[in-house]
Amino acid sequence: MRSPEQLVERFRSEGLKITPQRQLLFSLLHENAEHPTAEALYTTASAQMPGISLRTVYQTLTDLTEMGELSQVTFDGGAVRFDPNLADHHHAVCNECGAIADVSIDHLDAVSISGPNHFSPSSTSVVFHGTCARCATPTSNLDKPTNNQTK
Amino acid sequence: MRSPEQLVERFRSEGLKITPQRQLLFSLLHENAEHPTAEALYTTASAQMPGISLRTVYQTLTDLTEMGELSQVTFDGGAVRFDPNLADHHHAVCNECGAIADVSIDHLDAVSISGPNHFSPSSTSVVFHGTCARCATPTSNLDKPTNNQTK
DNA sequence: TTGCTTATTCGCATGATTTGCAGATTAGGT
DNA sequence: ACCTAATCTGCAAATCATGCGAATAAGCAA
Repeated sequence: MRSPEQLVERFRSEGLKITPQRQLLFSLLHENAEHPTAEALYTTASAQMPGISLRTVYQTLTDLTEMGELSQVTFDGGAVRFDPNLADHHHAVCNECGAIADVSIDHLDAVSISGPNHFSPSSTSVVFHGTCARCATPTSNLDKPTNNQTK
Repeated sequence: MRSPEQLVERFRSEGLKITPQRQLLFSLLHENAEHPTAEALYTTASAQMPGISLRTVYQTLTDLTEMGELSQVTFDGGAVRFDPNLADHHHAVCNECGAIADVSIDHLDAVSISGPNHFSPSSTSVVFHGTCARCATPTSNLDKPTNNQTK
């Protein structure tokens, strides 16, 4: 996703209005690597702007997604999560705490569908499930992140 | 998933009862490569057994999943789909008709998370999105499968 | 076969997530 | 300051899934 400033420009140039709600969400999403759900963003946004509507959060997220500024991802059937990272990347999901990390992959080009079939993939997504560094560390379990898994 | 006969044995040996509903679902799921949703199975089951409850379909699917006879998969936030294929495999989703095919992958071992990070994956899932053979064929578009995408 | 015990089934209520709708509000230009 | 269209908000409703209690029936024993 672009910077809040760039988004403001883009919205203006497309005749869309710059509302406080949108600006807040722009800033909450910018460089956000937490893959938040709409609800999570709503909670955070509400702290800074009491009265903001969950409906508006959904609306803005949908708008940004349609503009290609965000992508939506879901893991294991939970709620949709929003990802402002537009670079080509994949995800690693921690079984312990539910954290989702962006990861780059080496040698993805080596992967091919085996056997005679006629499926021509236009995109490939890889999801790793395992234990994140934080949860794998036996020491200092005290400051482990809480479990954020939706399902 | 094992054969209906083997499942009957397993259920018996675990003190579970063999009901007509379960037997029907065993047969509908056996070697079913369509990745059906609970609703889809319910529709099919209802044709053969009017009066069967959607609740029972969900219950049985959950039971089989907990027994390790089925796995659940979701794509793009749609409804949960059930997969009786217990072999190590991945999926190819057609953007046109929504069909989901099981695929094997070559050289998956070559794939690695790039850069210094400390995530130890216990499993890796790959999903290809693209066009299936049927939808890619310009001829005989008449017998294309209908779009089964949930979302 | 009859009866008993308990697993199952079924229908409905409820929960979670997301979208549709319509009226109230406001951004941005005149 | 005013207008108009875009936006926001609250609530209803759709979809998918699960909890719960009453009714039913499978499997066993006599």
